[in-house]
Amino acid sequence: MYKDTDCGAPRASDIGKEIMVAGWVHRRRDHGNLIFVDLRDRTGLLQVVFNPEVAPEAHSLAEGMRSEWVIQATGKIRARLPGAANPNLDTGEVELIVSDSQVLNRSLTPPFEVEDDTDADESTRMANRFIDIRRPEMLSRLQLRHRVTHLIWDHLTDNGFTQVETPILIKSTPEGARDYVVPSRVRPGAFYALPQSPQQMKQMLMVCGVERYFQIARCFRDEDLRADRQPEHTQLDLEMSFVHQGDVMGLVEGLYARIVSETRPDAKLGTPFTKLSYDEAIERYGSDKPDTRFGLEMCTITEIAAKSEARVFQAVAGSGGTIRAFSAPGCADYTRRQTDQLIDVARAAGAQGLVYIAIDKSAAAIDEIEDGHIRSPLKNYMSVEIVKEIATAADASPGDLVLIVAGTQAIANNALSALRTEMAERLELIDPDEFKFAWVYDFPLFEWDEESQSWAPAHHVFSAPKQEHIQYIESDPGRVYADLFDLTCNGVELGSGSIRIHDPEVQMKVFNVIGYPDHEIEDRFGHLLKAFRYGAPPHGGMGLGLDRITAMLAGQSNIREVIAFPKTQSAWDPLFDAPSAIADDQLDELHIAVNVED
RNA sequence: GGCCCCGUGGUGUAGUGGCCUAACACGCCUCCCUGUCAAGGAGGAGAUCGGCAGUUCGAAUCUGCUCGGGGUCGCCA
Repeated sequence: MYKDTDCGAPRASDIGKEIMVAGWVHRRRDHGNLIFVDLRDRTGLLQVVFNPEVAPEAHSLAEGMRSEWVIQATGKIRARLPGAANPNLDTGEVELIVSDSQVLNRSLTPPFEVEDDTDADESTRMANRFIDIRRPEMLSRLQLRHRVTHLIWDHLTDNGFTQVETPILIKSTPEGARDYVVPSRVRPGAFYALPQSPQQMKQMLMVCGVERYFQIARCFRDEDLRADRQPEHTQLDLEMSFVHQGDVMGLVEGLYARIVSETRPDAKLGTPFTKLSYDEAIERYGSDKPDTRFGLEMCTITEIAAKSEARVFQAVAGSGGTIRAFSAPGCADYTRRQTDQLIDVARAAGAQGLVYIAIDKSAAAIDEIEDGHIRSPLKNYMSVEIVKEIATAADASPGDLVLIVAGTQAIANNALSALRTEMAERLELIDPDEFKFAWVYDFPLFEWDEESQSWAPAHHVFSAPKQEHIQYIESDPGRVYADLFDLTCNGVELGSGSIRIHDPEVQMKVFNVIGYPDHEIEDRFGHLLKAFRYGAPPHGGMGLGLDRITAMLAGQSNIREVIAFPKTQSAWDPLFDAPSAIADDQLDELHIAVNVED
């Protein structure tokens, strides 16, 4: 070993000990004779002192040392001079007086400094990740990620799970996201696909009798990137046999509560987790992943608003749309500029516009609102009575600003949901140290796809309809709900699960509703359907994004911050320069002709 | 594919038509300095302003195209 002690370890109790440390030169302070080096390894910083009177050779070596050189130093731990302790360092009461030192490696001047508050641009950080990750903040995020996966292994092992690896080279079943594809050398013209998730394989494992499976699985999707989306992401994939919806939820809840409480003991964790049916989540929050750290709950006022003279409301109500609202407390004094900003938020979320009603705080009560208390662009088209009814429905008080969006269900909910988040931020209703988990369960099995004018699976084709709804599958698919559930936290979807269909006949009915032709069913799912005919146990499970929960635990909104080597928004790896062209003979061997215009 | 923001020494920024022979901070180099810890002092090097084309007597600055980064909508069963 090049060291017998970590840099972050020495304390006052170690004074007098002879130790050997090794690490990176974090900073060097040269006083001409005395030279101080802050030596850094993964555990922290130690002040290392080179004194020419104590060790002249080591001192002259230290004169040449520069940032990020790798050095080794031997010497004695001693107390710092009185008044010279550094309370900002864990090792600040002591220092190493060097008797012997070696340069293990030199370093170019780093492109940016290794410090937590880096001001380097993210692309610079990514292209120099070997420097970036030396920053304690980044290193601790990787360590956090490790702790999370370790807890997953422990917890699931304790609960009878078996970790099984599934193949990365699988069959392409085009649907949903675009596949990443790998050519076959041995079978000219044929391609593997990388898994978008191990979905079919884990269900197969249930038929195999594994009963409780998990995997920290890499999943690949060739779709456009976002702050919370990479082309490859890591998912905690798990599946259980002989369970109902609540069993899976209970197990995952235990795991996630443990992860949060052990990695973020400072955080406020609400247990048991909130449970909302899908319908309730939409009604109260306009979203299937509501941030439940704050209220600002919504209400539907279609019928009340339709009674007004306002043509927008009448038109929307008359065409089967919905009119919804919520009340922003204390915002009645919003200026034109502020309400315009809210209108922009609504428009960005797809709404035509936004109607607001400001109820002046001088009103004694909602019942006693008078004309002079009301400020609204549609004031001339709404009677005081209607305003009272709307305000009552929205649970508004004098001084509040009622925000109203009319449109289709989807548009009204999207816009109001965006406004709800906006208002929570403006009103500072969000506690950043709170982890407010919420289960959303009983999703609809299908959703109507306007574009293709057909029913599509709301999540995926294997989710089981609720037993009592199976009768409607063919006659009224929109009425069928499923044992399908999402885990959300602070308005972010962390994972999604369901009880799966284990009856081949029900599965075929679902395929029929979606409109898959027989040959396609056979091609894509034949292997799984075949297995199901040999005694598939009832089963269900979840897939949970590891990047997102880790980012959340690290207090980051961008998952790149918890990924060692992430890709840019154009799916480029600036560190290793992937993807890149390959040699012609490599292409030949793979029977591939590249067709690129330049 | 749409929309928005950004691109100037190694790093982060300032400069929005001539005062730019491009400024500042950090970093880097040389010298001085025995207690600093974002050490200090003195001096110095380092950028044709992402690229191309155009407008102009004159472009970091205006216009067009393009490349790259970020955010977001579409997309992500």
